[in-house]
Amino acid sequence: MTGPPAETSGAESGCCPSVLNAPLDEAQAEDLARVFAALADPVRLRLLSLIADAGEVCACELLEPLGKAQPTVSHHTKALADAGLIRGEKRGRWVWWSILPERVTGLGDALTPRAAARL
Amino acid sequence: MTGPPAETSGAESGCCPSVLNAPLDEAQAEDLARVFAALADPVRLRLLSLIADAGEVCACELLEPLGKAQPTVSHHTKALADAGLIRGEKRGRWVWWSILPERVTGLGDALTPRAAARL
DNA sequence: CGAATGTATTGATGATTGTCAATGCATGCG
DNA sequence: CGCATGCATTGACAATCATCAATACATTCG
Repeated sequence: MTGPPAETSGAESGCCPSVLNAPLDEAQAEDLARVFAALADPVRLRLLSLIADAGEVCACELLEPLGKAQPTVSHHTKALADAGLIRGEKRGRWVWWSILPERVTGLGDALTPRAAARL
Repeated sequence: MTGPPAETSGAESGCCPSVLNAPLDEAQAEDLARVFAALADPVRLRLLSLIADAGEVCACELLEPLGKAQPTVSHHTKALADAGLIRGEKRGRWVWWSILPERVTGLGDALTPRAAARL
């Protein structure tokens, strides 16, 4: 599926919950934790940075720099896609991965104190 | 120990490795992943936000809002402290926890594209 | 159609982790 | 000094996860 997220998991009930301003409720915390968990793996971080660096990468070009087997890389791309951080577009036989920058930087905002000034 | 990090684990070889600019090497990725892993748990995120909100909190005040047993909370504070995100100061019988804001916002910078303009 | 190829899914396995009860350690109080 | 209290550590257990081999699915090409 490489599921086009479409999620916005339902915790968007405010925009960007910031960790630093007000206590998070359990739902917000679980949502945020899910996304941070997607970044809590060195392979996925390198995967993300490779995609960001290239702008768009065919999955086949990721195996070698990561040094992992194909199912492993597929597993990680799925994890990042489920977190809404990347998306894959199937073109012919290949899947091209690209970053969803708003989601990534939005995560960064959750770690920024001024995130309360929400706009 | 609540180990005063002092780490800067050796990957500070540049300042703030950004996920979005250049491909991370394995060491940087592992370092970053370690910190993100500290945030990849809803209890720890709420813990962090509780501490940030209060400025400084006695550990004894964290048990109830988190709804977790004391060893569990201690486990999580240690995880956050090991990641360099909070620090604990023992005063008398109590430990007062506070945020290390530079580390937290520094993490946010790793998710911001303009982090390359490192000057 | 059939073979080849790129990617996803399944299943299995070893490692890590969140949780709590029990216990240990330190500090303050009577 | 001895007891109470706040926090950390240990040990155990269930759950989750990263990894890969095997396999399935889909698309292109001949």
